[in-house]
Amino acid sequence: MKQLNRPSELELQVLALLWEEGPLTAREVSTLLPDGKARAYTTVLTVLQVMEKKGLVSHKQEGRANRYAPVATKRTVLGPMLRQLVANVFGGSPSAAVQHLLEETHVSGEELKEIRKVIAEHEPAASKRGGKSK
Amino acid sequence: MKQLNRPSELELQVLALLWEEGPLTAREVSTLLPDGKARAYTTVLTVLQVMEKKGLVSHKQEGRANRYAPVATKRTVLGPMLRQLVANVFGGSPSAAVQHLLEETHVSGEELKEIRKVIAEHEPAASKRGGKSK
DNA sequence: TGACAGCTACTATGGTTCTAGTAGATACTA
DNA sequence: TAGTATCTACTAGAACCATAGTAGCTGTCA
Repeated sequence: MKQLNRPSELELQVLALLWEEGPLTAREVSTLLPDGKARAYTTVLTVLQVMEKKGLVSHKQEGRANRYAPVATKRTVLGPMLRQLVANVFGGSPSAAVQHLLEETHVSGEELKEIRKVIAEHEPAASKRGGKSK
Repeated sequence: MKQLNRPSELELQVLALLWEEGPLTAREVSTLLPDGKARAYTTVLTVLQVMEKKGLVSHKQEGRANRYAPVATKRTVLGPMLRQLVANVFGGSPSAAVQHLLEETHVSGEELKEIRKVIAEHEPAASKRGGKSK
């Protein structure tokens, strides 16, 4: 019973969608998937059913359709995933990850501002230990 | 001839290792893999051979061993990967990615400093558009 | 009430990934 | 030179993933 198998690429997309949008039907998921790839409706449905078996989502019947809600939280899914990414690809250095992120994705001025804010908010927690802060 | 298939998890680990350490033999790779999983030597060797077929690495004979060097660059591999991650998982928002990164990985004070530096260095390019800078 | 549309469940398939075993070549060593 | 260790090449198989077809159920509407 391995419940910590991290989701596949497509499953991750679906989860992200559900986190963002709340519970969705298979139809809705299939139209909203962000990668724009054409997929048969049944493909998406199958993925959702597999995800349910894995405990990643659950469904409630609603009319004649099933509405799927995320069970796994962002934290439990993204946490291990990001840690693994940083450890295995960026040599354990989050700053290296951020650096590549900035270099490789298009970051608007607005986004940059947001990032600085995020860091500022994170600051106290981390500087507690060092104490030298600033 | 799809040359832009992004490497699998394990392949990515190997690449990251080669980027970091320079050309390595199969034996070296098998001992240095960061995830600490026990693998038979032949497993690693097979992966390297597959990667060579994909054009991700190349080898030169050295004594009786083969020494593998990365062919794919960080940029060509990590770029698409990170962009896809941000687009599909973080709703296209790099700042959301950074936020989770900070929350989910252990970031030392030193690392945080480094991150701020990285952002500062990135600033001019992005703020050119906005102009407000600072 | 009969046709149709939309949905689910079930099943199947091809490709990829990870794993490792076996056989054979090669170099070192006693 | 005979034995041992180490390496490569080749082969194989289990698990997983993405994809989608088919069959059957259930409402809706003319």
